[in-house]
Amino acid sequence: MSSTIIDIARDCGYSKATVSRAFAKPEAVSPKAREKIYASAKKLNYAPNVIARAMVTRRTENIAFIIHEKQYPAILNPFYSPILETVLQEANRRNYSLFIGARQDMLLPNNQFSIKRQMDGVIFAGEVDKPLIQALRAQSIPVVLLNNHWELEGLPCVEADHFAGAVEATRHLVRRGHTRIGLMAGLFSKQVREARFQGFRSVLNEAGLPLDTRFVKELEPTLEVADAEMTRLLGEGDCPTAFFCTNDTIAVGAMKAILRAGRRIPQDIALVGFDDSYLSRVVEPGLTTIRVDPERMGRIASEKLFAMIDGGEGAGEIIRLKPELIQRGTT
Amino acid sequence: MSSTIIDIARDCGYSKATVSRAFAKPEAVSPKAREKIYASAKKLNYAPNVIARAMVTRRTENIAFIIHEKQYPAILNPFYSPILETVLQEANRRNYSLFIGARQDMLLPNNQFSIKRQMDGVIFAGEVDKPLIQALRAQSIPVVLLNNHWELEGLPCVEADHFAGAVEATRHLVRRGHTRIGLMAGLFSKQVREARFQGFRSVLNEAGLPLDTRFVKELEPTLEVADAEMTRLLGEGDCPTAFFCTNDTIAVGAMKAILRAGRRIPQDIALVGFDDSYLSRVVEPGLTTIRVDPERMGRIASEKLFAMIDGGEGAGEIIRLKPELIQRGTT
DNA sequence: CTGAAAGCGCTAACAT
DNA sequence: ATGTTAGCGCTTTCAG
Repeated sequence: MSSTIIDIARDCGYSKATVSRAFAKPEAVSPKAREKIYASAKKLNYAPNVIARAMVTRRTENIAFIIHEKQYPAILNPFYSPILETVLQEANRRNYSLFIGARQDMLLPNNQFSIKRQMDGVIFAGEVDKPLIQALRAQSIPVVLLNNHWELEGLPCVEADHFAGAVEATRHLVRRGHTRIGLMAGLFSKQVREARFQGFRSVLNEAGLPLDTRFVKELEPTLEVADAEMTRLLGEGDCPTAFFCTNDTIAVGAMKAILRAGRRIPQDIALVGFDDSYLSRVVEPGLTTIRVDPERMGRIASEKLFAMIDGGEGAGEIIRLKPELIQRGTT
Repeated sequence: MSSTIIDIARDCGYSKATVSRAFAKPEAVSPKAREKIYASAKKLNYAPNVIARAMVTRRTENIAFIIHEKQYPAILNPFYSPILETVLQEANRRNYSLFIGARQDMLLPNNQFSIKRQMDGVIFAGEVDKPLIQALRAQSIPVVLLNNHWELEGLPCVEADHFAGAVEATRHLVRRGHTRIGLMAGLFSKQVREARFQGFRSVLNEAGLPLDTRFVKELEPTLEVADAEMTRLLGEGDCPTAFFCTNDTIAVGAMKAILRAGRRIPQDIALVGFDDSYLSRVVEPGLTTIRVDPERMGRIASEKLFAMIDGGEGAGEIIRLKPELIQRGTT
């Protein structure tokens, strides 16, 4: 069995309170005492029990990053994974552990769902169950929303400006001289879908270009579906010379279909994606896309969360990050 | 503040012991009592405090997945992410939470590193610090190694058969008639590197083919480095007609260079990768590669871990999964 | 089947 | 600066 404060106290002759302090607030203990205590600790291979500590401090030094099940796969998700990576680093930097999951709740034997209260704070990515978030806030557990927003008092939200991103992308294609531009729109949440569509449409309007509904497709944002859809489009003839794809996965699926059909990118068909995920660097030619700095999103979300954990009220703003066009080889 | 068993006990007239049982072992309580207790719980919005429970049961229902810092990025890593995804699902299925991290330890004020004992078990992916793993086992925390092995009593290890995979890959190229085959080898751990190299070499030997050291390159396994390296190779002339790349990232980086140089894949140069990561499906043509079922790896590792957590001794075998060739368009 | 009581290992007033 | 003491919320003997 591993040793406890009591063993150390007995071994070094100080009280368990002093031993506790030597680990929790070292500066509150005399150098001499510290030295002796650390020596005993080393000798007896002691380390504080974080559970017991959490029991009294009501702090676990754990935070959670929750991705809605609909957005599975969670970790493989090209959009969320760099954000998650940043959050992990931010947490570790503060000596916090990061919990990741889709189910922040637990099923009680009475068949009620209830949240597991072992988190000092949680970041929700994408869609969220309203009841869950409310339950957390009712227990005064800090919450931050990522890539989603809700007008709730003191709830910080960090998201991309989807409208502005779509405008950038479409304008870029117009500037390159395209007059027939198609849209391949992923079936994301209503908010995201509408914002990106409106951005696309408003640019066509301002440029006096037609919106040909034959070339506006809504689809599951997977490689395979996008590939199949583009294959169909290419078969139909009269195909646009450019497409705005509302994420990189769709764009890359479309690229595969175009290249396999023997058409050239960007000479025959130009493409713009969205997210600047790793996919855009993997393909040849590299994908022109819209970047919303994921490190920045992750960092801001973490900072907001830790600010709330450290006692501050949540400055419940909705932060909307401006996207930026990254030009590569597909336009 | 949220309510505790005491509030429930007071509200429903039973003792706190009975309330506790109603949630921890429902079958040990009469149906009548259960009903009343659950009713009070619902009314008072009670949920068990997992920290307090962990304090006495000495079980947190948390497991950790630790990736060595050298293998960062952790989550973005194309090889580990599907494994991690599986582990997450396996954990959730058992009502366990998953922590992920690179630092499973904490820095004590006495400048000693010590593990945070809040995990019921941990899976280490890739390289591991020997002291850390020993410390965990000394505290009788179950450990499983993934994609790595050590001959330690009762330590389960799950890894790919790297030698067999390299043999498969190289034989495939030989069978396709290639006689000048290059190697682009990632700088992985010594174990992995050697096993894959030996597999490659043994096939060349058995086929009576030369090993041209000019075309055996060791490199950081990133897109950019592989791209640059292949660009150099193509410039030198006398380039092999096929390459075995020891992971998909390298292969895809090489593909980019080859396509940009205007050479055709596979007609001019054929490629085989390793891992069957999502990258192999993203590129056009699809990458022929060696698959080691990541879901299976994750599942086996989880099962081993939970078996140990549930009291069994670790059947400390080294499980070596047989790889399989997935043929796509690059050969 | 239920209740009383003793902790789990630690921190946080409050004294000294 | 250090010690004393009273819990944190829960589970778990041990009785009844």
